[in-house]
Amino acid sequence: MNDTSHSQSLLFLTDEQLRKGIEAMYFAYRGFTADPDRILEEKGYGRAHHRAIHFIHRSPGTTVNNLLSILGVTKQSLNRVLRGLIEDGLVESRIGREDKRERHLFLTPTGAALERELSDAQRDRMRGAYRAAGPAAVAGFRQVLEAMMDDDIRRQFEALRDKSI
Amino acid sequence: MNDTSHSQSLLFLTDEQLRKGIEAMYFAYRGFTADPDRILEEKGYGRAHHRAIHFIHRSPGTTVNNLLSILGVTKQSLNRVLRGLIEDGLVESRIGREDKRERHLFLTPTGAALERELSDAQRDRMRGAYRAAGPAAVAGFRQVLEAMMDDDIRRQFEALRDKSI
DNA sequence: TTGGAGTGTCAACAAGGCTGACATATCCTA
DNA sequence: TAGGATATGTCAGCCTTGTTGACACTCCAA
Repeated sequence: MNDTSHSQSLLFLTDEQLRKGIEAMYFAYRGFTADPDRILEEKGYGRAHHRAIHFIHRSPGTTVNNLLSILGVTKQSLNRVLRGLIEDGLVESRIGREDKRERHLFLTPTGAALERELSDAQRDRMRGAYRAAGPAAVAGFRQVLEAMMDDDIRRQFEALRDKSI
Repeated sequence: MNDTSHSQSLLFLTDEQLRKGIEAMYFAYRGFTADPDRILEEKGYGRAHHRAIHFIHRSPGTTVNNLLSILGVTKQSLNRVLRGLIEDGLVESRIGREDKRERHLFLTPTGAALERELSDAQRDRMRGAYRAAGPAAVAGFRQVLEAMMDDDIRRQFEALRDKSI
């Protein structure tokens, strides 16, 4: 074992290293949301709207309850956001054909356009970071992020991921 | 070039890969804040208090203005939080000796105890993720996070980082 | 057919962002 | 030394986005 791998294996868990990771996570998340936030502000929306739009785009026809369990907020909180998006013609809510209690959610063309604008901005940032760091770093990045999630969230994440492959 | 490195170098920037990274970042951040959030809620504080406590611990004697530029919020917003922490005896504000306009902020023993409780919880989560992913993954994780920050934030982060080494 | 479970809506409240205006104390320079 | 600049604190009011409580509609099984 050479000096580098020795210190790596021993020092990457020091409190100091962990604290740096914590701060990096905090500052990086601010960068991560900065570009969409600017676009959203122009249009009078917030991050909650972004999240709803993202996951409706991700799973068209999803029900309100599905969305709730993914987003981890109360239905009242989500409902307020959805109401705005529906009133503004970005989201369409269709009563379920099989179960009329359910509402299935879809993006309208206008909603899809905003989704594209937001995800383009966020992807540009992510692409720049990925390009700067390289494929090996990205693999590590993804590993650590997955390990950081709550167990039940990770299951949801993996389910979402698998569905899309 | 074998199959693995070929697909890595070509595919790690697809929209699909980037979208997965975006979702991973979102879900991981929720995990990242979950443990401190639980502790804070018991005591009637929020994330804003956590951030203030963290950076006062990080740089004892820091001024209000320093804190403002690190946290990127308005002084009114920070002041509301600081007032609460000072009233509750977690933070002490001392008038500057050189420049009496400045207030230097310190954690009291009570404040330091809460800081420790919060950072222990957050470090445990981070340590678990680091251990699960391994040193090489952690290096990549840090690289991508740094590349994701806004430029001016990255400068601040590097300044903070260097000061502590 | 009725009662409980599931789904969605409305109302009201709190935390924590924001802006704007202004007071105070202090520092520094012309 | 007078006056502008700087650092901080505070009041008022707004917005987003969380929360809980109450309630209506729909479905299904006893």
